[in-house]
Amino acid sequence: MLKLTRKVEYSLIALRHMQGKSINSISSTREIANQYNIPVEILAKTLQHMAKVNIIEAINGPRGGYRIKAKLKNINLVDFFEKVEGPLGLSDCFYDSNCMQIDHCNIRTPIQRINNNMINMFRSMNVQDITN
Amino acid sequence: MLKLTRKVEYSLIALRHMQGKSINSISSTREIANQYNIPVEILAKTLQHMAKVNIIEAINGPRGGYRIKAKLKNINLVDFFEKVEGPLGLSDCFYDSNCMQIDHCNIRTPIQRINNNMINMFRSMNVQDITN
DNA sequence: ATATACCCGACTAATTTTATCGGATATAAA
DNA sequence: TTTATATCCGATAAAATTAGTCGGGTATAT
Repeated sequence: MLKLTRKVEYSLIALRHMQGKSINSISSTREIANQYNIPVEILAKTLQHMAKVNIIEAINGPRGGYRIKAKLKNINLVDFFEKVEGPLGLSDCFYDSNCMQIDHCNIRTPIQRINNNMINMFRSMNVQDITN
Repeated sequence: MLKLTRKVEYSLIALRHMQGKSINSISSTREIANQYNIPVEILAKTLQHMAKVNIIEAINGPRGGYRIKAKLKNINLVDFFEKVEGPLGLSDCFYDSNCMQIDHCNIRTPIQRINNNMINMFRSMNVQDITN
């Protein structure tokens, strides 16, 4: 419960790896996967996805790979989590409504308060806070 | 990602239900399950578990059921989540250590900072904040 | 005695998360 | 222009977690 997914973890590991290198240097999937013991194929997908949402950019061909594209300081953790994993919320009912309980639920509002606190907390941190 | 489990939700629903009634009145599993559209068997387990960890107490026999036992105001959300679901953390490595990455991981410390923020936030709220 | 309600371990099903596979496209370098 | 390297991407499979079911037990008010 309340865990990050590996996809998010792998994304952060990769970003931190790239951030540690000089600004325009390129990191390949294989290089990162080997260094951090991550299954290559799944890291590949993760990086492709980050490229698609413009956090990093892909360079094709031999000696290709990825480099950071976005200003990590401008991406707060809510944005980041949502870009990488989709909608964020303690319960589905905050972004999708077919819940059997919805009519009788007595805790939706109270949980929404906790949810807001959590969202605010994540919004107050940005990706660079983690990758630096 | 970052979701509450139904077990936690059902627990909160039940507590809020009981809190809405006069102090010594008893609520049966069936009564709560019916009212909030929760599968009886699973709510039963949930309530048994809450009884075992002394949040509520069970009264056996006909006209039996459960009533609140603990001071909900004294149970913060970290304690509550851990009593109901077990150890809490954004990643397993904060309470259990066999992670393939552990030697190479470059984000453990940064994630621990986020984790601490999250824990502190949940610790600052108590169960009564939700059930009232 | 009996009916009601909790107790609890074992099991199954569903969902979500994680990982793999196969084949495509882009491009630097020989 | 061929070749090797690297990204791209949909489909699928495996594993883990979460959710739900079943069967047989115990306690107790009436």
